[in-house]
Amino acid sequence: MNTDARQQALDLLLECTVLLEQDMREDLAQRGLSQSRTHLLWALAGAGPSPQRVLAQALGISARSVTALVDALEATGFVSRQAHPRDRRAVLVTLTARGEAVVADLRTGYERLAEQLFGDLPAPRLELFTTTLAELGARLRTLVPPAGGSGRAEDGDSSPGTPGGVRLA
Amino acid sequence: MNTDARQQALDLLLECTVLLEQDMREDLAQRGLSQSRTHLLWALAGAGPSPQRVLAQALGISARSVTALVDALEATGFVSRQAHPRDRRAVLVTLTARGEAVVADLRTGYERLAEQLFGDLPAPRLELFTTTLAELGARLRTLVPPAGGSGRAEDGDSSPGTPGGVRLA
DNA sequence: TCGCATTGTGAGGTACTCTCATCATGTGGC
DNA sequence: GCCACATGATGAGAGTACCTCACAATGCGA
Repeated sequence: MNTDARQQALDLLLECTVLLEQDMREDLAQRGLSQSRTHLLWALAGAGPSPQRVLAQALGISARSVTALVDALEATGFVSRQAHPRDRRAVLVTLTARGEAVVADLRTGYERLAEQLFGDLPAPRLELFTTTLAELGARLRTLVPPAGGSGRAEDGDSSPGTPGGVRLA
Repeated sequence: MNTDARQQALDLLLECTVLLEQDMREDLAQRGLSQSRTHLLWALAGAGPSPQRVLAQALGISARSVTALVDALEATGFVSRQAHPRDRRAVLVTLTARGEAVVADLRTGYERLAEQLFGDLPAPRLELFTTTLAELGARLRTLVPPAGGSGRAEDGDSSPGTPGGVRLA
């Protein structure tokens, strides 16, 4: 039956979702990072030094939560708080050398993962798969309409296909 | 370039992951449920009244966490604790009428989602998509090897394609 | 200059997860 | 039959990630 085929597709999609999430979580844990902190790091790498307010909007979380994340990342040496040159209320969160290094590491890890997952998939199949995923994304976006500021905010889309431009947790 | 195509595929997959997770989270929130609690409910619906230990293994979390989840679900009337007939140490967690009702609701919601997502996808494309997802799942499973008891445990696979047989959070 | 808006943070709360310790109970070996 | 060890659930304590509300310092427009 068709209905069963659709459910199976959704089942598999969810399963991949879970496995992907699990894989990334474990990978990050080895670097002493969580998903939320990594997401902040990633946004920072894309946008450059930013006030916390901007990060909050980029990550789709409250300003207060950003304060907590930055506290943690500062304590573990991944970012530092710097004075904003023009606005004395604001703080510029900046990647430290260690922060930059870990982001670079994550990027290569991400590339390797894409390679491992899709490496030996024939090009036409990969393309069709991508197309289907894009359609699914579009449909899902209509189901979750009030996206707020989650879009991509000021990720800057500097580097092509910003890996962490996405919220996992 | 091929590498870029693969990264794009992974990007899209992650995006779907996030949107899916978001959609489900909101849906559940309207019913007063979280993902973890729902997962427990779902496992319970599949396996029938179970001791907490079994649920812990099925959900891949600690026994202590199950205690907390059951506390919450009991307080909100979705499950009840019953004496185990043979083992006086154990407790049988059981779905209440309300619990059964919400699970049935979730099931239809899940079916509707599959319909919305894949409804007008031509059968061959759906099939290819499914195949690719299955391969991806297999590859991911090799990347996350020490799966422990997370596989599917005693989900019972009674009902075909158990929706929540999967961990989202 | 006065008042409103904005930035970050303190305080307090919820949820989910973990480990370690504890208590009651089950079970196998002698 | 009894004792040691295993097992089921939970108390205590901790970490992470969110939230809202309140507030002080600062920016800024009228």
